[in-house]
Amino acid sequence: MEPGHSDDTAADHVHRPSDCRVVGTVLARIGDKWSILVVMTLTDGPRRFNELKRLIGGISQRMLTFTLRGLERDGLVTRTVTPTIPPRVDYELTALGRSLQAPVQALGAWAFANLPAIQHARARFDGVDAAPETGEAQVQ
Amino acid sequence: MEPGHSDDTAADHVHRPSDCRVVGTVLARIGDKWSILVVMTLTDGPRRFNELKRLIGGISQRMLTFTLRGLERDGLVTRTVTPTIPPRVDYELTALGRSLQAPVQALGAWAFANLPAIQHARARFDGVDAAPETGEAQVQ
DNA sequence: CGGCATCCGATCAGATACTG
DNA sequence: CAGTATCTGATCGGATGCCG
Repeated sequence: MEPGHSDDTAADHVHRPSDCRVVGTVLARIGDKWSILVVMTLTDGPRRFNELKRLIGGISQRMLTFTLRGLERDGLVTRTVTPTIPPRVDYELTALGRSLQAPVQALGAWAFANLPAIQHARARFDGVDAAPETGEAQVQ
Repeated sequence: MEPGHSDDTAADHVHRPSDCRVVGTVLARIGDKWSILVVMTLTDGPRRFNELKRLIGGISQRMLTFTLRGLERDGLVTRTVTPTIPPRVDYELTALGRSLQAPVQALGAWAFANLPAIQHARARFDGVDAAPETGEAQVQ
């Protein structure tokens, strides 16, 4: 951060690019397609690797590993290895990871509530774009 | 206070995969690297194309156009064309777009508040991976 | 069981040039 | 000024095979 901002006063709702970049950075991480699902799946408690893979469904082993690594790197989940045979690895949310659930669920609530509006807007946008006034200009 | 920590608060915050998919879908859209910056930049009011480009900074025309198209398609922003010379195009948030700001800013607040913790976790993760300290060879 | 390495197609994203 | 189109490199992401 650079001190000496003579631009604005202590208005906390100012959205400087620097602040937006922070949001963008975090969203680039947790806004990832799979990260959010992993965090939500870990709500109930620790889960094993293949357990997560099965619960989420549709995620490949590669992506799950990659996602868990990213979350572990950011301190959102912990990775506990039990060196038995067969080996057992448990993933669990940290306090930081659990604190993320509140804003994420708020966003999820917004998504769930406004999903019909978004779908309607999409259909209208595509419809207007595809069928202006010509009788037979139906393109995909 | 609560004798049992595994209570569900009797609320409906169950995280079924179907619900999580909805969150994932929305985050795939607004969790985009640039979409969130555009929405935040449009907070103060309507902006022109190059005005947005200059305010955001670091975004190419291609990405800004693509992002604005996506937001317009989802009904989050409106595109108003004034057929003058030179042409003038204004982008403005819709009611749906403005309603998105609350949860996004909540997430932004979380990001801003926990950024030090995340950066520290990243440094520790990378440091442990690259330079194991002497005395505590507790790797693996 | 958990995880890594590799190959390979699909998509993303920047730079550039051109049009109305 | 506000786009569109194209080329190109980078990244994403799945499938497979191997190892501890």
